[in-house]
Amino acid sequence: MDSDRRRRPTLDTVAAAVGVSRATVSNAYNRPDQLSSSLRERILETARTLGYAGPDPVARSLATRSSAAVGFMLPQGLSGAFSDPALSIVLDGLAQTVDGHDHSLVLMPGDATGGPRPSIVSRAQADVMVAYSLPDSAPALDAVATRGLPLVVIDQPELPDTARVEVQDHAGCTAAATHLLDLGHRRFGILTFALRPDGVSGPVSHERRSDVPFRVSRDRLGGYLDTLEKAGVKPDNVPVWEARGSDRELGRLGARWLLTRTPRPSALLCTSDQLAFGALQAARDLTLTVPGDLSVVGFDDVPEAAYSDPPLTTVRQPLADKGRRAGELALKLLAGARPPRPTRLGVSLVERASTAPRK
Amino acid sequence: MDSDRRRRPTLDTVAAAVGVSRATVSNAYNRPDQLSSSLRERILETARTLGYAGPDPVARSLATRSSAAVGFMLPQGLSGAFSDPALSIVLDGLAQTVDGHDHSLVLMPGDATGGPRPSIVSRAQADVMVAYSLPDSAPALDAVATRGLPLVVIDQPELPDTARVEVQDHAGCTAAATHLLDLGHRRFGILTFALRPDGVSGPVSHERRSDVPFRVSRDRLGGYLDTLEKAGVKPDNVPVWEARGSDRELGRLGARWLLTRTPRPSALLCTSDQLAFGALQAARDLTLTVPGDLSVVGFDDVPEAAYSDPPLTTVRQPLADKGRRAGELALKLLAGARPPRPTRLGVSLVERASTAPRK
DNA sequence: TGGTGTTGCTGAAGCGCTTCAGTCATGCTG
DNA sequence: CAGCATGACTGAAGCGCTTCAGCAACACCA
Repeated sequence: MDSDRRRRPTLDTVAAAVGVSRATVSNAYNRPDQLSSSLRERILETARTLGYAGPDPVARSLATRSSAAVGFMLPQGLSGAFSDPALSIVLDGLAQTVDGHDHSLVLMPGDATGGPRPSIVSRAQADVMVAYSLPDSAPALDAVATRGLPLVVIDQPELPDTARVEVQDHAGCTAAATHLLDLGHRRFGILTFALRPDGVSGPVSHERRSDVPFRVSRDRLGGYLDTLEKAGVKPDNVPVWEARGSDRELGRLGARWLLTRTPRPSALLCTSDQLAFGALQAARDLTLTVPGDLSVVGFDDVPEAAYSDPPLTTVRQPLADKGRRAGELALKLLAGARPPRPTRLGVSLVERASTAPRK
Repeated sequence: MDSDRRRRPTLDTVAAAVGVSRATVSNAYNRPDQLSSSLRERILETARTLGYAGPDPVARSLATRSSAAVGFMLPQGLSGAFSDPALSIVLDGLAQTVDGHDHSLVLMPGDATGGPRPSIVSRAQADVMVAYSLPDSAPALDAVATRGLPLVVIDQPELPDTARVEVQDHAGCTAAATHLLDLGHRRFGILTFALRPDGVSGPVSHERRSDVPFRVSRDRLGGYLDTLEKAGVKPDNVPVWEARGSDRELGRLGARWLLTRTPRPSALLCTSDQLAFGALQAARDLTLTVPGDLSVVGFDDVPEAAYSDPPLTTVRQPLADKGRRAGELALKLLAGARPPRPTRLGVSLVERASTAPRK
């Protein structure tokens, strides 16, 4: 029996206690200019003594037809997702923007399908959704569409009637690969995070390289491979390892495999800094010196890249900005704006000490 | 003009179209046994063609007086919080539990006060809150109380009428310190994460060591210091560095300071694995070998601890369990249960290669 | 003096849904 | 055939709030 949890006070309770109408109490909270400040004080005071904590958020949402919340859809579970600081930074940027406008953030972690379950999406109390790097045509995206909610996608292909922010992944990878080619490297290995949401780690077969549903993986892998091919390095001669997540330890595993191929690559191209850190580790394990025996490049430029051993050459993308922009877009859509043209954020190669001319 | 965003269909729209009552349509979604399956099919089909995505979550919440969401309150912003994988793991455990029961997760990041703003809390659409390591008497906690929401706290002191899960921090630290004492160490340094939510990093003065509002920091620091003192090592002779967050780089910074004291500590006690990883890095920077010149212990036993260089001796706590338990408790409270007695999770010292006898 | 604002408050209509007490056939039992 | 379950559906109340037209009172101005 929860007899102790007796009915909480409502607007009416307070109104009755003060002897005014319910509308006036509502105004005391939402439109202070609509009543005398003395009355307002009295109302607030009475509310306090009654233990009334302010208008019920759900009822308010129903009446205003707005829940003041943005939903954030992830391609995977939380622990996997957050092993990459890049996501934390993006999400933090988003949270700050959203939080600053008194909106809250509803997290929708994904499962093996590469996104949250549709049932979760259709029951989520949010009035705008942000999709972060979901695979093309994830079921969650349909669920958003049938609910008719505004949507902003990050790192995903254009969708009808949707705002979008993304980064020049392909160009970034081209720059990184070119940098290594310029240094004289000819033997490469590629370390990428998931190409598909199936949780598989391992060497990437030829057919698995095509029809990659994660846009970011597709573009980064493509960016590396295309650039190498143009320079005369056959893609078939470039071993590619797919890690099912973007974390250090998975990176180390993959790099170990890549570095034990014959002939051994003199340069490793990674699709994230975390993977690159793992690669540095793997090199140490194998007593290879970086950049003496091996050059390594990452992607993201997370803060730690400047402090790793050695400091990492990597492609910088404006992570916090990405989150902030997404947040702003979400708020804009909420305000009724039409999706503007995609926000494209620039990238730049940051040369540090993990790359050097081929010996 | 959002003339294109014309009124979405509601239960009534569908009911009218099918020619049944609204209650029946509602039943089609919520109580399939209350109507013939043929009619149900017809209703669902009509709904589909009308573009009706199912009962509106907000309205449903109002009617059922339950929003099927759990709020998660953090002591800091997201980027800071997630730089420690420990949080990701806890949150993942919680998310899985909660998600499995079709509840969603509302994230409430904290600010400089060491918790989310009260206004955020009182407007959050959640019907149970989980507080993660907020400082004692954070304003957010009062906000939860005045809303009368059930609360489960993780790593925080007991609060009236509140469920609680926590870990034997003090005991864990005692074990770690004892281990080092047994190895013959007498010169220690301590590396702790925030003692207060004020964002300060630096050496910890004597007075700052008392009245620490973060329970975990208080217990871990206390556990280390008490144990050392009992063994005859004066707390005043133990330099303590406070990092404002639990991340590697901040750990490196602090460890560098600790390792340049005279006399140099032969052992470093850290309050988290992330800080310990930073310490390993700092040792490398100073060309000290671990565990030859320096022993290091961490706390948490995150997966990476087994793979660091050298593998880290640390206090294991069951992180995923912690999240899962918190989730279960939240769901139980939601179901009307009274807060059970606190769930106390055990810890154990995991000896790896970062500690060795004093030279 | 009459017109024109202001200020401060209220009544009532929703927001879109769930739920519960019925109602009405229909089939079954003895 | 009376009596009684059973199954399928409905009407209406209510969840707690916002909002807007409207009203009374009063002040101000020419």
